[in-house]
Amino acid sequence: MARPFDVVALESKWQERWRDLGIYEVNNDDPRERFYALCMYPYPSGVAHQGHVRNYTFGDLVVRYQTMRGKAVLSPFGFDSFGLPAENAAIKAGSHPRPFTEARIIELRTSVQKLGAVYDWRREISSHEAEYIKCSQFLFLKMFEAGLAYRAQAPVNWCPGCATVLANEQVLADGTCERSGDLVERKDLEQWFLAITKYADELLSDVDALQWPERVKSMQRNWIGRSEGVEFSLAFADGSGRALRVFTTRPDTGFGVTYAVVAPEHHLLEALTTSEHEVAVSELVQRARNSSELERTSSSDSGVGLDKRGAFTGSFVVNPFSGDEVPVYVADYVLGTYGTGAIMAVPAEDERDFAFAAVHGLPVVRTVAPPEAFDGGAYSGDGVKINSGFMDGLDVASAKIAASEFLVGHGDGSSTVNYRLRDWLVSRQRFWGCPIPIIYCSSCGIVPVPYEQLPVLAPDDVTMDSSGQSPLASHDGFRNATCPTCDEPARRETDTLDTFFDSSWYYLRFTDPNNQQRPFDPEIAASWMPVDQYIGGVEHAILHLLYARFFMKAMIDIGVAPGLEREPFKRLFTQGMIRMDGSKMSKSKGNLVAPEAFYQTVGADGLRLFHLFVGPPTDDFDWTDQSKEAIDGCGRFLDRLFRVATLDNITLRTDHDESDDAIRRAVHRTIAKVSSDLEQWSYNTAVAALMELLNTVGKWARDERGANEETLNEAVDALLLLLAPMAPHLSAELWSQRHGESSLVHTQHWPIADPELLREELVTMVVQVAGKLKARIDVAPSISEQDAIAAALSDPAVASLLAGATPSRIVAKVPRMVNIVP
RNA sequence: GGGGGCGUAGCCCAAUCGGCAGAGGCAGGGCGCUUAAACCGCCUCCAGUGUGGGUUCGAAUCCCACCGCCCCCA
Repeated sequence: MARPFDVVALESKWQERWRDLGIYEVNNDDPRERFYALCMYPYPSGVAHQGHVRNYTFGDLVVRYQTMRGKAVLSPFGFDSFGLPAENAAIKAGSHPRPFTEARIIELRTSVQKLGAVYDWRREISSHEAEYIKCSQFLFLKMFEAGLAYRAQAPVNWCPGCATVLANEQVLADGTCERSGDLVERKDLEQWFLAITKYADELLSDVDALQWPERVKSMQRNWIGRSEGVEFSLAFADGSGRALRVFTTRPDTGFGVTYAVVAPEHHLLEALTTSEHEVAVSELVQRARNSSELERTSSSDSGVGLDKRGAFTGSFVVNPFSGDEVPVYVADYVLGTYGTGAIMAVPAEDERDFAFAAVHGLPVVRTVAPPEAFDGGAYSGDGVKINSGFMDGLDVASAKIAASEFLVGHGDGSSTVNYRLRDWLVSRQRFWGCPIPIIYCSSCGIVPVPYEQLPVLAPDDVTMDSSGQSPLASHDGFRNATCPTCDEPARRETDTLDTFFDSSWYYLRFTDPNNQQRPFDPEIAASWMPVDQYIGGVEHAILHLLYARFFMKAMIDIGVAPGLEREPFKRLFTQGMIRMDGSKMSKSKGNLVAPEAFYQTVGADGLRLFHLFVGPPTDDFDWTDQSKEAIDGCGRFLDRLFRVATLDNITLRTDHDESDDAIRRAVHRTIAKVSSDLEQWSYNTAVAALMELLNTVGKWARDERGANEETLNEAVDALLLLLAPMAPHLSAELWSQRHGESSLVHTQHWPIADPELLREELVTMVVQVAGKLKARIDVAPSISEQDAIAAALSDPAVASLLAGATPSRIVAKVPRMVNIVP
């Protein structure tokens, strides 16, 4: 499209000026009120795509707007630069991941700058840099000292063909390795964990007070998955004195327990299995070992029938309620990692148990009377207890209490809270990550690397081959170490940390990015934290946000961050996804629409305006054939602004008339509207209001009477100020053309609407008869209820409808509406 | 299966508290400008709250059920 100005030259000129002037650099001793605006730091995937554009458009708007509101705005940028894609690319190219990563960083940084987004680039960090690694390792060691980082056995995905551990993403849906095609096994290996479950309660209860989207809060609660119940023992029926510990949230259904189930990983499975059932049980254990958790807990049978997913062990346990002996089964749908790894099964009140019982011919004993119309199956709702001895006649809630009390005396019961949340497994058998700073000594055991020896850096002389194994594990120079305690030869940990570890604390490093002594100075961090506005994709609603919240609390408790608030992100905004043909726009789907081409036509300003305008920022939107036309429309709006501001086809006059007052009122209404819209993330309506104002001003200015110069100047200046956070380049250019080359629109104060001009002289009052619109009357905003009703009744249309009858009721909401009910 | 969100014009979307269904954009149509087209300017767009109930003086908005799409957990 032909533009009335050279968009490429204009935008690059201003990008250079913002960088050279450093107007968005902010120092830690800045006296202004502080505001910390942060977009989730990105994985450096190369040139920006529309998702980045959308994200940084919103973020940049906040930064520029808050700056114009007079705040010292911390606006940093960095890169989450460790991770699998770079490692895989390096393996493919036979190179080191670092040059690959750094090339992608340059591409993404350049893209972000071309968008016109502004940051304090002096604070840039990347998690693969030695300084950052040192800090991450410092924090890991502090957590280790505090007992928050520990080592334990854990099941991992193990590919026998590649002789390595695989990430979940590398295991295909059919359970085979994406590289070798071998069937992936579950294998127990020693791994590092962070004790996030110690914070489960606090992570859950603190969710309530967060100014976050409700759906994200609900996802966090869901993920933590707190459930209250009872843990108790089912004694072995063989009189051996041994017992099976089980957890249940429904102790009231105890009389309905007709069998018990243990997980295939359960430590008592061998003891429970009698010789004639050994073959069937071991077959089941083998299959469970090769199934994912998702397959195991799925209620739909994915090719494998329920009859194959469970087997009788040959043993019985005693139901403490009824005294009956009930059979013990092993089944894959019970997970070894949840609760005690064993359950009491109540087919009458649990769907999965019901389905299992039906297949295996196990009895069903109802303990809650289902509603009359109930059509069979499991009933998990409330009702009157039946077949339940001392609980008969109670409702479910009271029966739960009675059953819990009973179990304390019978079966070693105790009230327990269970969480779905597991401790965070942070070990990765990967090269391109932060090395875990630990040494294993045959005599001293697990020894932390001394602080003065940090950072532990991966060597550069490695060959990335296609074995899938991390080159750290076979690099003698790295692996062989000296024990810091006894000076004997020892072995270095060759696993690296999950990249979520890096992203759990980076927001603190931004406050004090050049600190050589420690990750950050707590006083400096406290002066900026918590983040006032955090912005990112909803895909991080669970893991990243939960880990970062955990880190903040843990860092305070281990003394690294004294004096900081325990929640890192005060307000969170999550942007919607961009979809195309029904699926998420992504590199892997190959449906990206590159932003670059638009910079030549509508410019970054036009593209930014489109993303602001296309719909509510939290909603997903579909990129369709019409999107390009809509983007052109945003470009046309900017062209119209340019023409009006440069007096194209406009004649000026000096005399005032009533049209000037109308324009001024429109200008100030728009100032008020846009200001409140920006506070509420209603960017689409803010842009619409600006378009409306420009239409109004343009029509007025091109009227044959001409435009009053003062009024026009006020209108154009207001438009430029309001548009400065949204379309920063053109606003800056037109402002400097009007006010002198050295005058910057982005350092002006945000305009304030004049209340005098917001006041309406007349408002339209709606008159309804029986709720149906019958008349509109212009009235003064201050009209009294009596006057309003009198005016309504005397309206000819209303009067003729009433035909002299007395209304039975009149509802008035002055000055907006009067409703007359005949 | 459970939880959350959404459904308004041909399309994207507006509608502070429950009170005039229409702000803005796209597409379409017409006129002006032009030798002509593009650009630009002006005008126009017949119409519609997914379905069925309920609450209310009054429902796009609140409640219930159903249909359809999306997300999270299983």
